[in-house]
Amino acid sequence: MHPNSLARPSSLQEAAALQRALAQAVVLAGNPCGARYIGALDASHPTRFSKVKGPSVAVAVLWDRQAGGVLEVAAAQMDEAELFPYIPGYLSFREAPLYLAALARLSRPPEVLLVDGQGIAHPRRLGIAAHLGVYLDLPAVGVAKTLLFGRPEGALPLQAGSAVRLMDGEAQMGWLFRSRSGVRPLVVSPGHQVGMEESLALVRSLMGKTRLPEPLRWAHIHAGLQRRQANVR
DNA sequence: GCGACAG
DNA sequence: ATCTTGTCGC
Repeated sequence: MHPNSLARPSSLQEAAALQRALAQAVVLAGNPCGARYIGALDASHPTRFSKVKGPSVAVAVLWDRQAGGVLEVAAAQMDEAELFPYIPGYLSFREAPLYLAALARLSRPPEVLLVDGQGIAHPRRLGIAAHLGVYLDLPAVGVAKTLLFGRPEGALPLQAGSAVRLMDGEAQMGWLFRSRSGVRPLVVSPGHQVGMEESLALVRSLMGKTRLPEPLRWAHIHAGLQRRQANVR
């Protein structure tokens, strides 16, 4: 689990083996709730139905929790040909290279990362937030819009703010979190250097008036805008 | 074999 | 992931 754990894998078997190895390095403790500079990562891809063809774009938003707003937006782009295909369970090999390029363009490194995808709530315990966290040695939390892996422990109440544990047998993988009433739940899971409870506390502390936590909401908005607008230098 | 399947 | 305005409900 060293240098290029993000190099394009030559097979899914190789990728899975790497995921299992890196998962051993994940640290499931730490409290990033006091962090001021929060990084949020999201990507936008064209499809054969997209009006705008061209490269995929990833955005890194630097969020200032002191000021409660976006400090910086950095972007990076790559053509489909250089990207690993999207295969459920292997998202990090596709999107993490884009995220690294975007992060490198921020004027300062975030203290904690919020990533659009799973943390450890993953078949091999290494979703994209965990992979990036271990690779960068940075605290990270995964916030996914749909479930990939794990079984919710009971029904999730309809009330905004409620959460139920996401389990794999006896082990907790994360949370199903009702961020607002009347919306589909988010899947929150620790990525690296963050405790189970703390991962949920962090996301709760960053909620605004919509389904997604504010930093990720802005990352999502800007990723779409940047991709449609054209070249990201 | 069948179903499930982050973005 | 993408397309797409107004509109219905918590």
